[in-house]
Amino acid sequence: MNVQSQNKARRTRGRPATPGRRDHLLDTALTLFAERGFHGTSIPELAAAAGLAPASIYRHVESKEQLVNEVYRRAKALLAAALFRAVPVAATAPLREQFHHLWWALVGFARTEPRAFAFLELHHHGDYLDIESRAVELRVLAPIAQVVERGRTARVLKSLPAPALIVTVWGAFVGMVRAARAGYFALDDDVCRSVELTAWDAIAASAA
Amino acid sequence: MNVQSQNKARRTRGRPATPGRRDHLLDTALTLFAERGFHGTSIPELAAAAGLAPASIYRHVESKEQLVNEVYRRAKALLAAALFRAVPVAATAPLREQFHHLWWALVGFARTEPRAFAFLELHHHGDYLDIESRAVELRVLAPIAQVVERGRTARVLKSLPAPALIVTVWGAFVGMVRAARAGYFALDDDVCRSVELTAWDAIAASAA
Amino acid sequence: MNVQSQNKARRTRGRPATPGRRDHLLDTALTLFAERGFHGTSIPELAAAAGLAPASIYRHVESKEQLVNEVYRRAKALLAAALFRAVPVAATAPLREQFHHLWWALVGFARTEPRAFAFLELHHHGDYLDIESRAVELRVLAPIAQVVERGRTARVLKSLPAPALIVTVWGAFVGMVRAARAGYFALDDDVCRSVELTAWDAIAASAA
Amino acid sequence: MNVQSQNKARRTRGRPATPGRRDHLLDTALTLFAERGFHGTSIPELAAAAGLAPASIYRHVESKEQLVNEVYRRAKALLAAALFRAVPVAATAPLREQFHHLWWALVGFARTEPRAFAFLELHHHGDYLDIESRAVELRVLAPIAQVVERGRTARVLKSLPAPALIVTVWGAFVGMVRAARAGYFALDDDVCRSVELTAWDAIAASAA
DNA sequence: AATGAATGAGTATTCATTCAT
DNA sequence: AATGAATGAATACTCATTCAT
Repeated sequence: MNVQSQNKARRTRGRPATPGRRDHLLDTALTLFAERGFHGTSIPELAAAAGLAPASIYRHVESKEQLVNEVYRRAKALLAAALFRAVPVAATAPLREQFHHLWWALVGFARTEPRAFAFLELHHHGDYLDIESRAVELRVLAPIAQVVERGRTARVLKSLPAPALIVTVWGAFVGMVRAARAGYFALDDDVCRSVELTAWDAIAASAA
Repeated sequence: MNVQSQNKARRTRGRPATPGRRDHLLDTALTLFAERGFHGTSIPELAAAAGLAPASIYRHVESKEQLVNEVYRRAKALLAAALFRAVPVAATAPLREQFHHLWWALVGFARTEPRAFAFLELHHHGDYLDIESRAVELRVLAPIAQVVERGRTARVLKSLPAPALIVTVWGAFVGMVRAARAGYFALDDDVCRSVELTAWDAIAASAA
Repeated sequence: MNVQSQNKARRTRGRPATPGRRDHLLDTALTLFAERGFHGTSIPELAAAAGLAPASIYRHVESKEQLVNEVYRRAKALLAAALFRAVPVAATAPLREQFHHLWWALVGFARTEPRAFAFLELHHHGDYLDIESRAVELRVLAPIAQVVERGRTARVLKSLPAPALIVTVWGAFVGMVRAARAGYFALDDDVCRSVELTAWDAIAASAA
Repeated sequence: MNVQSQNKARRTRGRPATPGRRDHLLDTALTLFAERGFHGTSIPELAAAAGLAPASIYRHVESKEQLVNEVYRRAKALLAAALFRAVPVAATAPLREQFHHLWWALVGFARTEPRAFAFLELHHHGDYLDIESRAVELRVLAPIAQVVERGRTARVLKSLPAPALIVTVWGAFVGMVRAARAGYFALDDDVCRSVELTAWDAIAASAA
């Protein structure tokens, strides 16, 4: 009676389907979460934006919560990668140079992954983030912390508590990117250079 | 002291309002919105937290949207007040001193109104903010902008574009408060003083 | 006859729809709307009566308003069909005979679709009807109007304004059905025949 | 402690307040109920239309249900009055003349109390009507029934079951008023006269 | 008599998710 | 892998009503 069971033979065999479909979903989620926040983004909206049916999302992730956390980890990994990539500028290089590399690594990240940056900034809190996600938090600023620590020891930087220094640099950077995103100015080389200067002077040991 | 009872002509019609109810609601809303965001806060939750029935909320505001906007405006007003209060340190005072006052005015605000500060930071975007709310945005940083502008003219500050300077100072401050809120350190005088130093050095004209 | 089952390429994706679900919903809605009116029927009630979850209703219609309009259009179509089916009694047949057919077509409709009839009668008004629904309104009485018009030209009917004649016939019919529904009598052949007589004499040219 | 209890002395003494306030409320309710139905009319809407606070409505009626019933009874009474007023045209007068008076009594009612007429038509059902209200139903058509009965006995009217005759007359009348209200024509003397003719011929014994 | 304050119960609708193919 | 169908639980908001003056 049930006609539909006739085409049983044409069951699609385990094809990877559109590969990167999952990546696409995570990417779309990044965009929406960055723009509207976690609670402001619904699964139907997300599905529509990703070109999927709402139900299909659950083929790729187990829940909305798991989804943000995944997106979060990816974004954080991207940021970490950008930072770590800048580190190898040998611990031997002058500290100012190391700072320079770090700074522009961040700039590169903010430029190539603006959504990831916006997302991280917006979601560093959020009770939907699981323990693992929160853990990543601290590890990321490690490279900056290292440089700063080294600088303090070398008396190249102010002898203030390290957190005070880190917070200033990171704050200045975030402030710059935010302002750019808000439209106050473009995130061009000139601006980045200017703020790099202020940020360095902020932490550099005062000229004797 | 209670004005209401002194007012002889008080045409008390209907059940008298529980005094301070509306303020309490807005205050509770501030807390929840700051903690969980607009979309993460439901009316029933809010009502429960404020100690009234969900329906009663609508005696005080017309909609959830109107509510955030009201909360937003209040928070912004508080911040503006804190900043403007610091301004009168005569334009005649040394710039460093003006900066100092401004800085501690901000510190005072972040300390006495931590929720308002967190709220503003989290909600400066948000499509639920109406035009009026968004307009306030710019006006608030005006005092900072003024001091910076004056400093640049007087060659006391770096001759970089003003936005670069403002962004650094504001960013450093926000970064500091955020880090404190995240538990990295307490927002005590020492920390604030340290970051004040870095922030000033960030924008001060380099020692010749 | 069922096209769907013949269609070999039926790309059955997703869970198959419970067949006739939508029709059942519209039918249940017809009943409730006819009994209690639009505003007197709530979605939860309707859902319960139709045997589905309130949320499921929105898989079939977009809103309660769209639902009434759909129900309205269906009922109107049923009535129109009943009337048009009666028309083909050749324009050549004696007018009395045409009237007879029309009358019993209406009787048939009122008997087989009592809820549709009640609903239509009840919802002559209603701010929830959209433009399209209102448009159907007029078209329906067209067959009656035609017969009446022809009769006037042929001097078989009274030379009164057509609306006066139509209103009498239609009013008598509605009055009869209403009274039957109210329990004053059963809508049996005798009653229908009696009122058919009165209705015809009402509009027939007075015996010279 | 409670300051407000000091002005106990100025308790407004049993003043009839705005007299006719209750009438005004019932009248407003008639309008709204006639236009939008019982469930389509909310107490706040009604209060606003009547120039009262929602709470004040409960000074005059005990509940929304009691309110409709009161409105219903009033409307019914108005109709009954109109009809009974027409009866005294002595049972001695020719039946055609009695019919004529009855007809124009109805016309007068429909013209002077169009809202009451519309209301009655819309609400003769409705589960919010209590037993007493429903009871009125039958009594109202009594005058018509009497005339018809007398006419049948006198062989002036058709020898069909009385209900068939009554239903036709009443139906024609209602149909006419409805059509007028719907805008198909004005309820002027010509129209009323025309339909009076059809209605009479409908029930009059066929010319031998 | 009148009304602002307050609310429990309800309204239409959406959401995150599961089911069945 | 993908998705239409289906839903329990929620969401913002309204309503009829009572309270306290």
